[in-house]
Amino acid sequence: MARPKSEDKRNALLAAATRVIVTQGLSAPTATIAQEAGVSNGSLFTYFETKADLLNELYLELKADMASAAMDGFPDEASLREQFFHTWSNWMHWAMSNPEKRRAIAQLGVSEEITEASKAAGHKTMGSIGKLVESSRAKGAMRDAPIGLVLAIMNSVAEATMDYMVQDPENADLHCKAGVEALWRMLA
Amino acid sequence: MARPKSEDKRNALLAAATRVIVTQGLSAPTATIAQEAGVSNGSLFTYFETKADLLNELYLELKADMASAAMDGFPDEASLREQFFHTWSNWMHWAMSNPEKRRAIAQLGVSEEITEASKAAGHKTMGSIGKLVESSRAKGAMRDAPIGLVLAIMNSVAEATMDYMVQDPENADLHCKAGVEALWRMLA
Amino acid sequence: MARPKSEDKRNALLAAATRVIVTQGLSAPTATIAQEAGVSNGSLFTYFETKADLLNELYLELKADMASAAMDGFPDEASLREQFFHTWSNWMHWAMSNPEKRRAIAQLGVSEEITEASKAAGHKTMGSIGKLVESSRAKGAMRDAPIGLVLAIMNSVAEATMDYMVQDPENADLHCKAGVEALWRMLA
Amino acid sequence: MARPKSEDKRNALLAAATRVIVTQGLSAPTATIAQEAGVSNGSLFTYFETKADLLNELYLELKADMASAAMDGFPDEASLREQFFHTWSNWMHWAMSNPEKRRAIAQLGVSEEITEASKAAGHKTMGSIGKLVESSRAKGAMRDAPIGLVLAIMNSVAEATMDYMVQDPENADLHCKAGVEALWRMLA
DNA sequence: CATGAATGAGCGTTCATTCAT
DNA sequence: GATGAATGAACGCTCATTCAT
Repeated sequence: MARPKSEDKRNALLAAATRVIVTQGLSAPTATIAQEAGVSNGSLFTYFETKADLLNELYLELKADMASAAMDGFPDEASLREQFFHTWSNWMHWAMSNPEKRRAIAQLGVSEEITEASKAAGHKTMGSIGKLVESSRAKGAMRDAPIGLVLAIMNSVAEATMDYMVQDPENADLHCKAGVEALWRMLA
Repeated sequence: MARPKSEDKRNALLAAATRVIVTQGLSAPTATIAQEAGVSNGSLFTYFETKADLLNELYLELKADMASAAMDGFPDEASLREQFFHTWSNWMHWAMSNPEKRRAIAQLGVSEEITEASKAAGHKTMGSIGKLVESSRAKGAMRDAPIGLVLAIMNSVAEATMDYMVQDPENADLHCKAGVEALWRMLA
Repeated sequence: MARPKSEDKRNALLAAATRVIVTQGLSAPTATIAQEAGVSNGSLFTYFETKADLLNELYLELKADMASAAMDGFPDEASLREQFFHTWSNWMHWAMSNPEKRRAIAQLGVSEEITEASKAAGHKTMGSIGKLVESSRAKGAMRDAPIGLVLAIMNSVAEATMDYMVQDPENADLHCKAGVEALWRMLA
Repeated sequence: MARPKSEDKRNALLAAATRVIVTQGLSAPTATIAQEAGVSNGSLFTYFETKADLLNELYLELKADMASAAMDGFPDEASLREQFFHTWSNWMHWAMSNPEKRRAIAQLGVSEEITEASKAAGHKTMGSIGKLVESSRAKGAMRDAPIGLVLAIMNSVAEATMDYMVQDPENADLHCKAGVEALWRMLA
């Protein structure tokens, strides 16, 4: 049954794309990505039909990675506040440990190549966090604001915090805490 | 800064670029921008040395436009809160009235073409708002957070709010208010 | 000529090539032909060393098919005119019944991929028809023209007639007759 | 008003395409055609939007060239037979003198790239010849055959004759005469 | 022998930039 | 200065052929 498609190669391509996008932007040649993955340029297209497909799948993969990191070790029994802080901390920690993935997500998130469908799917992966926010604000000041706005704000505060943590890693923990606290003040 | 003959043409090119970027993205051909401006493609390069220059200058122009709109009619004598809310309202209003400019800024803001120098200069145009934030948080919860983080958060909350206002214009005023209030709660 | 195992597969590939060439032209990918034949793309190359080989062999096969159809039920005892008309009728009938084969031959006949050797061999398969023509013109107006020219004209009149029969199948019989008669007038 | 598009360059491209097609076939790279024309590959596309356009325009140009050559010095006052033979002779002579153009037409005529519209337009350029045929057969044996069939036969006899003249140029005149006479016998 | 993934040369087209007019 | 043709590097993608399974 011939050589089966190699999951390894697929992953290598995705990882290579992440790296290359960070250094060269989304306009990086597919040939460069393939080379970085140690694969012929033609092979890239046996794993992803088009460059846009590669980008969309990468986006999803990264989002999923981020979301699963955020939910890691979720303390089911803890207080809402603790759950919230725990998740946030995971999230920020993932961003610090995976600067390339984060930068790649940032680029992909604003790219015209990423379809609405992908964006919607990407949001879904953050679903558990959404629920957490939902509960957190239930009795707070933003209880009547549209949930979409609340989530968008949360997301943007997270982004800002990450940026700041990356820029000034010495005090990353402080910034991380400042971020959540600001958010918590806003919500709860 | 040697200004080539026709300021009009320069402006036409900048305006055309804004429109074209919104519909076609940053990869839009310079020829398309020139055409949209009613100018020959060759002429574009007498006004801007390279495409990247055009983009950078547009970014600055738009940032300045936004900042000046935000500070319009600033109530020097009012309370800090009123000043803050006034400025915010101006800002959001500008975004609603100039959706193309805003989208163009958003795209430019994440582009690899925009130099760090331009980004820095862009932040400077927001200086007056920065001072306002500085004062607002002086006695608040974020009094000890680095000002950069505070500004980044402000900015990102603004972005999220704008997005939401544009998405749901019926309730734009509500969202606008929800946005500032959330911010104010974080800061003050 | 080492025949690979499955004559069936070889035939399936040839038939598939015929169909695919008609719809997609000679530049159709070998992968498409293989797929149409229900065979893996790799296998195509165990039956035909190169794409050009496949094309050349197909050309020969189709020519042979056509020639044998033309000579079907040849009336050995009839008059020359009757033999000629009979063969012509067979030929035209084959073309009507096998439009894909005919179109494929037409494409192959002008392709640069078909070698001179193949073309020569193809002409040979039409040998019996050649003899018929030879006899028919023996005492006619074209008795002194080079046989090659005569055959070429016959062939081209046949092509034209077929085209016309296919285009206007209602009156196919009329056109068929008009074709031979013109030819007979020319030759005999 | 900048450099105007150069008719010379356009012609050079068309001529180059003719030459290149003859030696390399229709799949010849546009880059080769451009190079042969002494022009950058990019420039080819300022004269012809796509390769298919180039091919279609070339087809038309060649057809027109051929038709005008055929009608050259048309003897208005002569007998129908003389007119017919004169035109035929012109036609054959053009083919002999322009072997590349003829081969290129032959290739283009069977290419899938040439649109039906182009083919129709190509037939129109042969209009005057059509009328001549129409008159010639008016009282002849093919008076009741569809004109389309008659023209197709004429065309195919012409092709066959040309091929033969080119193959055996020593006796070109003989073959030329044999061709018309055969045709005349069919028609008149 | 069958399969289909791997390979990489090759192609049509685009586009920022230059330069003749 | 304005124009738009000229340039040629660059890119995404295809496909005949090879080869590991």
